Order: sequence, then C-alpha cells, then structure tokens
Amino acid sequence: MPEVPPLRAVEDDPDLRAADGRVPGRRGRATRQRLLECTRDMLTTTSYRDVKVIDIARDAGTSPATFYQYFADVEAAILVLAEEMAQQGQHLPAIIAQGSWTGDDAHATALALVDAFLAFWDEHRPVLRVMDLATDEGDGRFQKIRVRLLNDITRALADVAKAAQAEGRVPRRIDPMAAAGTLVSMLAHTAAHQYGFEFWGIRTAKLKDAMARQVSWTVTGIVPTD
Amino acid sequence: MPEVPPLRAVEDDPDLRAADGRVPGRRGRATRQRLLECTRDMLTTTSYRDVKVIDIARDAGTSPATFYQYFADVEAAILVLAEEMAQQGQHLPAIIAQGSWTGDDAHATALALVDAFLAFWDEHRPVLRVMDLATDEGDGRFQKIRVRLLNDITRALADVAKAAQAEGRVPRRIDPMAAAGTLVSMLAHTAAHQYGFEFWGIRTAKLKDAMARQVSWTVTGIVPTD
DNA sequence: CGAGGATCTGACGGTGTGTCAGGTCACTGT
DNA sequence: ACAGTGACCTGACACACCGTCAGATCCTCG
Repeated sequence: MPEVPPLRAVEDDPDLRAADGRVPGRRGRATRQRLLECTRDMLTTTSYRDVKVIDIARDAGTSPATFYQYFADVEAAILVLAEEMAQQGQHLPAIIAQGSWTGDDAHATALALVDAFLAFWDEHRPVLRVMDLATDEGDGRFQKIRVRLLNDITRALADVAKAAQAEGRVPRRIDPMAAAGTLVSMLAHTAAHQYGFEFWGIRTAKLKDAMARQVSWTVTGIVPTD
Repeated sequence: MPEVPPLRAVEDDPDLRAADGRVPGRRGRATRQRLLECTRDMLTTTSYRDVKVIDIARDAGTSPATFYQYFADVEAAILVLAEEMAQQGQHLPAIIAQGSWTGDDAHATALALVDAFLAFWDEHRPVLRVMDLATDEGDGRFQKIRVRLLNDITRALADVAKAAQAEGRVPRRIDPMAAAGTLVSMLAHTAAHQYGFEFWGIRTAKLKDAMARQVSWTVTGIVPTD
C-alpha cells in the first residue's frame, strides 16, 4: 500500500503561493477564501461542466484575472475544496475504531457509521461528485485525496474484520481490505445517490437498516439478531 | 414505484429528427452515427469538462454546424450513447433471474454477476461516469436512463431476497428493494473505481470474492460455506 | 505623509459556441 | 443522361469565455 501522508488544514499551509510566486498577505488570503466559497456555491447551483471562472469572479465581486492570481483553473480551486472536505472526513474512521462491534452493539455502531456517512455526503455532495468524476478520469490529484479520505475508513473497517477473522467468525479466505473496500463503496455510492432510492419508493430508514446490516455482518461475521 | 417504459434501440426510432424538424435519410443518419462515435471516443481520451463540439466535429470530418444539426449540445449526444448503453445492460438482470441461488450455487451465481458487472462497467466507463455525474447534478434525462438500467437489476435481486424471506432465511424486517439497492450500489461503485482498489494492493480476485460473498449472503441469508 | 510592496483589473488575442443564409450533394423521374 | 428538388452541409458571424500582462490602485510601515 502506498505511503499516505497525513492531511493538513489548507489555511495553515505556509507554502501557499499566488500565481506570481509571492506569499499572500491578509487581504490576499481573504480574497482567495472568498473565491473558494463562491466556487463551492457555484458548484451547488451549476453543473460542473458549466462552472465558469467569470461567474465565480463576478459572484466574489472581483475579476477573472484575480481568480487566476490564486488558482490555475477551476479544477485547482475545487481541488482545494476537496482537500478541506477530506480534512473534515477524519471523524468517520473514529466512529468505527471507537465503536463497539461485539454482539448486538455491532448493528448500532454500523448504523451510526451509516448515519455519519450519509450526513457527510449530503454536506459535501457537490465537491464529492467532482472528485469522483475526476478520479475516474484518471486525475491523480483528486485520486490522492479520495484515497486519503476513504483509506482510513477502509482500514478501520478492515481492522474490525481482521479481529473477527482471528476469532474464526470471518473465514480466512476473505481479504479484510477487500471486504472493507466493498463496504465503503456501498456506503459511498448509496450516499451519493440516496435521492435515487427515494425515487424508487424506498424509505431512508429501511435503506439505512439494510446498509448497517451488511456492514455489521461483513466485518463481524455475526448474523444480526432480528 | 414510477412507471418505467421499456428500452428501445435508438437506431429504430422513427421519430428521429434533425434540428430543422425533418426526418434524416441514409446519409444524415450515417453522419449522426459518425458524430456519436467520435463523441464516445472523445470521452475516453478527454475529461468531460473539456469535450468540445468543435473537436468532435473535426474528428468526424465535418463542421460544428453539422453537429448542431443533430444534437442540441454535447450532453444530448452523450444522452444517446447512454441510452444505447442501457440497452446493452439488459443482460445483467437475466444472470440473476436465470441463475441458481440454492445452497452452494448462490456464490457461483453471485460471482458470475460480479464478473458481468465489472466487464460491463469496464466497457462503458466513460459514458457511465458522465451518467453518474449528470444524475447526481439533478439531470432528469440521465436519471431516467440510470433508473432503467439499475432498476431491473435491483428488482431481480430483490426477487431473490423476497423468496429467501418467504422461507424465513432473510428477516421480515428487511426491505428487499432496499437490500438489493445497496448491493447494486456496491457493485456499481466498486466497478467504477476498480482501479482504485488495485492501487491499494487489493487483488481483483479477492475483491470479486468479497463482492460475491456479500451479494449471496444478503439475498439468500445463507452464510457461504468457506 | 510618502515609498514600496501587495493586490487588483482593463484590455487583448485566442478559442469555442450556436445560428443563419446560402451552397453542395445525391436521388428522382423522365 | 440530366435537370429538378429536397436533403445535407458549411462559411461566416456575433457573442462568450479563457488566460495573460502591464500598469493602476490599495495598504502598510517607517
């Protein structure tokens, strides 16, 4: 597995540079921040394909030239948003690591994870969907962020599975990371397309229950009591 | 659940119209087809955001004006590609409906489904990722296609789960469609980001095994023999 | 207050969009 | 064979966005 450096809040980055190489001051950072927020807003109201620098700049009360002072292009700005988002996602593995996975607790812990997942996706949907697309298109920068975000979650789930494996409840044949990975996929995709399920008339509570059931069974090997 | 009309091959559409309302003849349909193929090719080599009408037209040996003769914009062309793709996806539910889900057969059937899923995604990846993005962005036209594609698969899995439920192997509490939906999510997302797993050093065979295990357990309630 | 760096922007050449009017092509009937 | 007639295509255009630069403006500090 590749080395994954820890995340660091972008605001603290001392290497932050404007287009001309200088280190921005207070005013510059404020403008940059304004542009980032307008980019985020833009993404929630406009399709990714139609997000234009000129619109972001206008919303931020500045000019396109200023935008290019801080970002090479729209993607670069979204990349920063994605980094911030991944930063905030660090609480998800904690739910897994700190929760109890013994007996009936497993389902409750799984449900808490599902809830947190759905909430997180709901909050960051616009950025997440661009991240998914860019990753799929082979953009390494987004892929890196995506890995950092999901890797910790996957590892945490894999650890639970490994423990269950040691106790003989999950068969040796299973690769814990593979099993955890499919679970994370399930969580991510369901969260991303939650609306589609409601469209089919599936209730959110039922959906969460189904998700939690799969999670807890896969990592503990215990068939949930019903 | 909303009414979902059956899919129909686009080439047979008698209502096909050019921009000016006339019904295209042989030559026109050939040009249109050429444009579609160039759009598909373009999508495999260029990020969605950067796919330009002018490039597609040049590749097809024609002019942008001709493109607009047949499609309102790039999205409209991709929409047609998505429809063709969904058409071809109709074999997936058949694997579920015609496979055996009793005893040890379940895992083999699930594995066949997983294989077919991965192959299908691999073939149609560029179109699928645009479909996913557009759906997520609230584009109803792509959402409709996505639902048609995934709905049949979900329903087929739900039918298996319902049967298992009738035999008491899957608890009554579970909503079969919700359970099937999470499985389809898992399959779709894992297929879409298969490359990412390999990046983590997870072998494809292990991944498939983990996926199949989850599928068969969720819909049959039978813990796979290991 | 004025110097000097930090920040911003007007202006511009380049490229893509989407729409005409009018040109070219190929089938038709004689 | 060959004109006539739709079907089909495209050059040209007005508009919009991109990305860059030189120079204007703003702020801070001595």
